[in-house]
Amino acid sequence: MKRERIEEIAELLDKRGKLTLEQLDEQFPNVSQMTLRRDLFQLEQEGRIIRVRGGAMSVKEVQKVSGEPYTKKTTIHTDEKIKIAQKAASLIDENCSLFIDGGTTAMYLAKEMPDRNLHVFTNGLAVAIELSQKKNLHVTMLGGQVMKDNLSTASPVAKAYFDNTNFELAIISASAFTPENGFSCGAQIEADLLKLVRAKAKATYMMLDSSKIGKIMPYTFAHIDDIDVLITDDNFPADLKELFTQRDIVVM
Amino acid sequence: MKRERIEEIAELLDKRGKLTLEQLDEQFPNVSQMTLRRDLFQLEQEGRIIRVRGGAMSVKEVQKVSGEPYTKKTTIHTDEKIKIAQKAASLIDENCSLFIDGGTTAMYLAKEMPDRNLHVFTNGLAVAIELSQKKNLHVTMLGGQVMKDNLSTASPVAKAYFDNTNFELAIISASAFTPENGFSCGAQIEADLLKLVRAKAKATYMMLDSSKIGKIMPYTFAHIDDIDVLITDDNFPADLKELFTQRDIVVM
DNA sequence: TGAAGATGTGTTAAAATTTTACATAGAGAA
DNA sequence: TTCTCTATGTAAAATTTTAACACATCTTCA
Repeated sequence: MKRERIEEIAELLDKRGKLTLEQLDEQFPNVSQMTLRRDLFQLEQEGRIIRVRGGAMSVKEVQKVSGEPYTKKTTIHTDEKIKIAQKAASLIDENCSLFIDGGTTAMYLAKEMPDRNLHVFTNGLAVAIELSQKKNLHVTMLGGQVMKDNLSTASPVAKAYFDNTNFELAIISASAFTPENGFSCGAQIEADLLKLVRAKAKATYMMLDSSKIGKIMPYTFAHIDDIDVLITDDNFPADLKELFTQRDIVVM
Repeated sequence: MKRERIEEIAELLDKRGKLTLEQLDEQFPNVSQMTLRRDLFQLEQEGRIIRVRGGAMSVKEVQKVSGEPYTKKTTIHTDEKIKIAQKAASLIDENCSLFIDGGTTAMYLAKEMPDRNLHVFTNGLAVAIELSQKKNLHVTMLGGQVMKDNLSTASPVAKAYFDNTNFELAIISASAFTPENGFSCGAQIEADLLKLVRAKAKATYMMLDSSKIGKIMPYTFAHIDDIDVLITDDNFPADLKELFTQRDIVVM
């Protein structure tokens, strides 16, 4: 109810660029202005709009005005990533300990994560902040050198750190995938970390939106057989799916 | 006259991201609020800023990452903290390695930090993200359990981690201070970390806005003699200042 | 199932901000 | 000088936002 209305408002704003409260009131005659205000407030908290006197404007609109290109990474394939994140979130059990990486898909997973008694490790700064919103979640940040392009950390000493930590599940994502080169990413140190994570976890779930398929990045951190579940979107090619399922890897 | 002022406002906004009319009023005491309003209006017309209730924000700020609920907290004593942060930033040399904590004052320090060849360690998630915006800065995040109230990390294994790292300078802040109880904070694990940081650094600079004075938090991590420089605001009581300077601690 | 708490909403008054309207001062031109 | 135009200041009016409370609904957990 509430969420739907908020999403509708966000959509409207994206379309129109800017809306006054009056216009919103016309669009939603069955709720009070105050409620709409509160919706706008929430959208502002989520960083999706900017409230201005009289109403609000979409962030996209602002960026259009300025002419600068938007940080494409976070807007591209949003819908697919959200769906993937939702699937991943549904797989998480109570009282579980898991690792999440620091990519954009992981960011959506953080948002979708159930607020239950879980322990989550991550190397993503933004992911950690997002997870901190959840009351019942325990969050542990992996330290290390901060990679500025994706706001993740990685460190050669992670291995030592992992000696005292345990998690059953690793939910990670890749920047690129081909059957030959496996799952790859752009930094050696990141690949090392993800390998370590894989080795530490009892099970590895890979989130991969179909736009990553056919691409190759410099450092491979996992091959097909290294993962247990592949979480992807509806555009995932049937022949590839076959390839995974043949090897008893669940594709969903 | 007018044009200069407007350009100055635009510059300020680019730096701070967001300004209230009150803050602008302070910066430009010789003109009325109305004039500043008109300036903002003009800048808006030129598409360079966005006016929001209470003031304006730079277009660049909008393009930055999502809106954290963290921002709410950071509005208390903002002006004092910014001034303190500016003083602290002015003390940082080129080619230096330093530690910054994860508090709100440190957040402002991160914003004011010169974009030079420095290596910065921090335990603040938001601080690390802010620092990542700077091209020439190397940022290392300390790992550990995430404390949700201040988005910082702390970990009992930090000691081991520090064995391989070095920094000359620690710029930290406290949640509370009294002469008897020293500098204190709200979490044991955080106090442990800060003690460690103090021990590791060649010099410790303490940022303390005057609102913290007279308060006591559960865990003391430093006493008066443990610090080298105290960075504070204009409301710092003279008798306390005397207390510090008597012991050869610089108060600024 | 029912009590306790969280969540969503509406109404109204209070607070804050912005706009409007008008007055004034100073700079430059005829 | 006097006129006019722009920049600015002041204060009231208009508008918007926030705060406070009440109430219904939905969860959840014993």
